[in-house]
Parts: sequence; C-alpha cells; structure tokens
Amino acid sequence: MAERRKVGNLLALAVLSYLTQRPMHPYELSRTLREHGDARSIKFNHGSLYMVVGQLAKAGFIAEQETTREGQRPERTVYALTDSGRHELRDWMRDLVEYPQHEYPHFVAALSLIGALPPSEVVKLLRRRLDRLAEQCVEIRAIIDDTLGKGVPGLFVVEEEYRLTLLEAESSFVERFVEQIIHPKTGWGRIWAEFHGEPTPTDERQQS
Amino acid sequence: MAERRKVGNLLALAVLSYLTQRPMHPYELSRTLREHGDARSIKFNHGSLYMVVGQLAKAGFIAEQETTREGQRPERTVYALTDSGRHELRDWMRDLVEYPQHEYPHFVAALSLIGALPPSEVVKLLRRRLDRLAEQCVEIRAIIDDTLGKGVPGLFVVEEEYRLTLLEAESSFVERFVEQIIHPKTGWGRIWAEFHGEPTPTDERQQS
DNA sequence: GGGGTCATGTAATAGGTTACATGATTCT
DNA sequence: AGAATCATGTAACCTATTACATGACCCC
Repeated sequence: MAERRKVGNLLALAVLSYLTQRPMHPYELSRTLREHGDARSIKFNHGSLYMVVGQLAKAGFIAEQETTREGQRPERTVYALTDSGRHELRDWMRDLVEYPQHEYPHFVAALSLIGALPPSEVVKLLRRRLDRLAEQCVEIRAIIDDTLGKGVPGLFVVEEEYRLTLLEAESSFVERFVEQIIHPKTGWGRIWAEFHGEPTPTDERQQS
Repeated sequence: MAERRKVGNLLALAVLSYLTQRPMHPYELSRTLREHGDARSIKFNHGSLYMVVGQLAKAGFIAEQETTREGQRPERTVYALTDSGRHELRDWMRDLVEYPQHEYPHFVAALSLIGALPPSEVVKLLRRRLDRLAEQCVEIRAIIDDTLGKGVPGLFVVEEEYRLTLLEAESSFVERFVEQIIHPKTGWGRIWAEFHGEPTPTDERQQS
C-alpha cells in the first residue's frame, strides 16, 4: 500500500498510460494530455512533463526508442513503454484504486483554523462559497453532457461524476455549517462572536 | 482570489495562526501543532517548519523577537507576529473560505485512467476500497466523539466532520460505480472487458 | 554510566515551477 | 515583412523532504 514509488508524480502515471497505446515523444504526450482534458485530473505543466519523462527513463519504465529530426526543429526523442513500465502502471493503478489516501485539501486547513475569523464574516464567506460551488457544478455538468453528447461512453467521464459528487457533498456540508453557526439558541455563533469581541449576533437567516 | 502568496505552504497559515496567541520559537510551534492534531489537516514535517518560518520572517510576516539559550542546548529564536502577518493571516483565511480550489486528489487521477485495468479487477479493488473507507469513517467518528467527550466545543472538530462528509459521499459514489460496471444489461463491463480481451463477465453481484 | 529519546537546528538532496531560447508556421 | 503562435527543449531557481548533528535528560 502506497509504497515509495521510484517516480511518484501522478503525471508519470498518465505518461505510462498513454504510452501503452504507442510510443510517443514528450511534446506529443503534452499535446495529447491537454487535448484529452486529463489536465483537469492530473496537475500538468510543461516543465514537469520533461522532468517526469527523464525520471521514468532513468527508472527503466520507458526507453528511448529513436531520435528523429525534421528540418531545423529540435530533435524529438521518442519513448516506448518497457515491460517493467507496463508492470508499474498496473501496480500503481491497483494501489490508487484500492487504498484511499490521506490528503490535505485547502478547505480542510481553513476549517481547522476557522476560529481565526469572526463568525459573522465566516457566514458571509461561506455563503459566497456556496455560490461558487454551484457554479462549478454547472460547469462540470456541462463538460459531462458535452462529452456524452459526442457519443463518448460514460466510463470516460467517471472522474467528473466523482468531482460532482464531492462538490455536492461539500455544498450540503457548508449549508449545515452555516445553520450551526447562526442558529439563535444552540448555535456556536454566540461564544465565538464574544471571543472576537463582537456584539452578540442577531438571527441572520434572512440575509443575502 | 488565490493570488500568488509570498509564502504559499499551508503550514505557514498554521504558524501565523498560532502566533496570534503568543510569540513562540519553532520547536514550540512544532510540538503544539502535533499535539493539537493539526497535522491531520495540514501536512506537517519538521524540516518544512523551519523552512516556512524562515520564509515568513523574510517576508516580514513574523519577526525575531529574542534569542535565548538554556544551558548548552541550541539557541531558540522566538518569533512574534507582525501587523503585516496578522493581515496576511486574515486575508489568506478569507480567501480559503470563499474560493473553492481546483485540487488533484489521487483517486481522481486513477478514475481518469481507470480503463487501464480490466473491469473484473476494478470491481474487486473498489470493493476493497469500500472497506477501507468504512474503516476511516469509524476512525474519524472516534476522534470526534473522543474530542467532544473532553468537553471541547464542536467548532474545533468541524474539519473532521467535513472529512467524514466527503468520505461518505465517496463511498456512495463507489457503490454506484460498481453497480454501473456489473449491471448485466446496461453496464459498462461488457465492452470494457472485451477491450481487455477478457471473457464477457457474468453477473457478479453475489460475490464478496 | 551507557542507551534511548527529547530538544533543537542545519545541511544535503531531490523534486517541481518559471523563465528562457530558438526555429517554424501562420496570420494580417 | 513583422507579429503572433506553435513546436520543442534546456536551464535557473525555489520548495520541500531526508539525513545528519549534538547536547540534555531519563531510565535501569
């Protein structure tokens, strides 16, 4: 489970995966990744790609196959997957699917220090957050519908469905949280506000 | 929104937050962070802490206040929050609470490349994942109950409640996904399996 | 009083991001 | 023909993680 991989960057996983189809040179990988929209799921960045390709080659997961040159353009080095690379890809995928990872989303960090802001402000900010979350939901819906509309099978948008699930869960969490804060009798707002030297808040449920 | 901060590591946020209480030296911060359990929400690591403190000092958000030494132990440099640091803390928190960030969880990456594994295996792995997710849920529940049991107000475990919400959402997503794959008539399993050269799967719903 | 572990920090290394460079192609 | 953009890669810089170092305290 989550062993220390020789190459840990998830971009490498995408590279391995694309190379199962055919050998490619880095720029082609780059283009394909971006076009295929994988950059939404895996942090992508031109510089890192070359780094990762280098690491994979050093680790023996891919191998330089040929070096061609067209006209005066820089040389393009074509890489192919090795057996060891094919194995690494499967093994890594199994790992990722079976074992949930402890991660550190930004919002978790913010929540853990939320007491640093006064509750009246937090409520305002959370309501704005709800709007943004809703926007993101429609955006993702659009991507999904658009892709399915082109006849692509649903399996290829499953990661977007997942995101959507999480966004919806977050939204309803935030709604509940806001209620907890502003609930006039049992809410946390009172002591929290006092701690910040704010006037005891009135019931704000009707606002914006 | 999400401007380029002088110091971007979320550990720095925790440091700023702790220093609002009183000036401390790095090791004290380190201990406090670990004891207070913030390491579950913010990636923490001894080395990074010193780095971050250095960065914060260079950026003027904290300032060296005094340097003491007890016996022959190394010097301890005590840092205090500056006005600019206090401002940065609030500003950063507002940012994090209001704006959802696009993040890259490992599972999303795996889903986006899920076709690399054959469906029969994916189903097996997803079922195992469900078990692990359930374990994590009870673990978090325990932390929450334990903390509340000590009389700590609920506000201080809100980040764990959030995690829990996300875990539950993920669980139900995975359950639905498994159903999608194995559904005998409308499921994705059939073509997917063929693509991998596997025998067309039978209805596996009764298995483990 | 020798073997752990706590307290405290620095240095070495590896990893990732940004900036730079340069010929080719296309647009106006 | 000059400007913008694509194609392709390297180098410089920052950030983060691991490893190392050393005196104090505690236990048996």
